[in-house]
Amino acid sequence: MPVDRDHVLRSAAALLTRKSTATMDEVARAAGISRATLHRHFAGRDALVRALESLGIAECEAALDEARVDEGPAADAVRRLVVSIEPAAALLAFLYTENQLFEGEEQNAGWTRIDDRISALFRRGQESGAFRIDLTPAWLTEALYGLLASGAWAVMEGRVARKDFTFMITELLLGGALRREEP
Amino acid sequence: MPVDRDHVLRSAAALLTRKSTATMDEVARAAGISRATLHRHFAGRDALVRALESLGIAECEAALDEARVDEGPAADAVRRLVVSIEPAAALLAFLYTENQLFEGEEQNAGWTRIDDRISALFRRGQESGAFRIDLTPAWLTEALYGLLASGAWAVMEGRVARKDFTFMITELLLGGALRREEP
DNA sequence: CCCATGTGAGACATTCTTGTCTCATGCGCT
DNA sequence: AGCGCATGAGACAAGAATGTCTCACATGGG
Repeated sequence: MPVDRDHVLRSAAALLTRKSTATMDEVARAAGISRATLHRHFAGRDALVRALESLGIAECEAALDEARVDEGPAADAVRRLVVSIEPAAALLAFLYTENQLFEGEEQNAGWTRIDDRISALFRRGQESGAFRIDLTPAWLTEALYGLLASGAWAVMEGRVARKDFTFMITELLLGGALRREEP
Repeated sequence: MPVDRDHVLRSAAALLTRKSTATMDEVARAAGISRATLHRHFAGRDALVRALESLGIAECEAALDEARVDEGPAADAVRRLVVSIEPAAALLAFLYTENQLFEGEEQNAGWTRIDDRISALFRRGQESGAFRIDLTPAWLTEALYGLLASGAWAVMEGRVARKDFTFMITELLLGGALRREEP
């Protein structure tokens, strides 16, 4: 029976997120196929990572669409975005660190598009008066990536319950650790 | 002339933070020594990473000591901690992701000590009423690591100015993105 | 039923990295 | 000057991962 390309990619993502140095053979076994077949579908390890990158970009853009980040209060849009992006968080965590490897090469234009959309969301929140203006949109975007990765790892290692993932990230990102004054 | 072990470790940290798959040969060249000499001081790649881990733990504990995290308001202690830990942030970022590789093996006890001290700091802040209690100390600790790593990478790639590193991290971690109500 | 397609298993050469070794050189010290 | 010691350069073998290839087998469609 023909191989389910999507299933292979998701298996690879799950494995590589835990062990980023996994062998092509390990990736193949994790997907339940042989190394030869894996090679028939992805020319090499590099092509596999590129395919995972494309998958991650697609899921991010789908999450941005689904969360309708241009509508309503910016803070609510951020909450919706984190909810939508949660299923892809582990893959994102892998790609976030893997991207450090593509030193010389220019990064995939998809990331630029996503960065722009998320930055625009934070900028919109600043302009509406909801977000503070002394933290740059670029930094808020980076911080969101970092918190998503931290959250994904914390869940994987059992330090945070999966059901709390969204709450922990959105609350920290939006509200911070300090207690609010009672109004 | 004898090799400066500390200089080798710091060169290796700087290189491996950017390119975690760097060869022993690349590490040696980055430190300005030959591969043979690198091998005389560190039995192998594993030993090198372990030495970097020890260095990172030592710097973290030194930062915790220097910041006197047990004294004064917890929020100020967090600010002092970030300031003290900034020079080690890049090394921490590398180790934070590299730790994902030590799957089976138990992690170095030093990290447990550090986690405990930082968690205690957040717990102290909660008990004093300064920090909110709906975010667990464990998650706040993870989030601090994640933000330190994000910040280090953002600085390395020029998305955030180095002089803003401390401010961005402490302000986001403590205050969050939402604008405060004017008192 | 027969054929075509896609897969699994394994062999194979190649490349890269590692770990070890030897030898010559340079530097400091006596 | 002579000596000892650490280093640099390079050779070498062992191992791992990769990429390619062949062959046998199964499944599904004509």
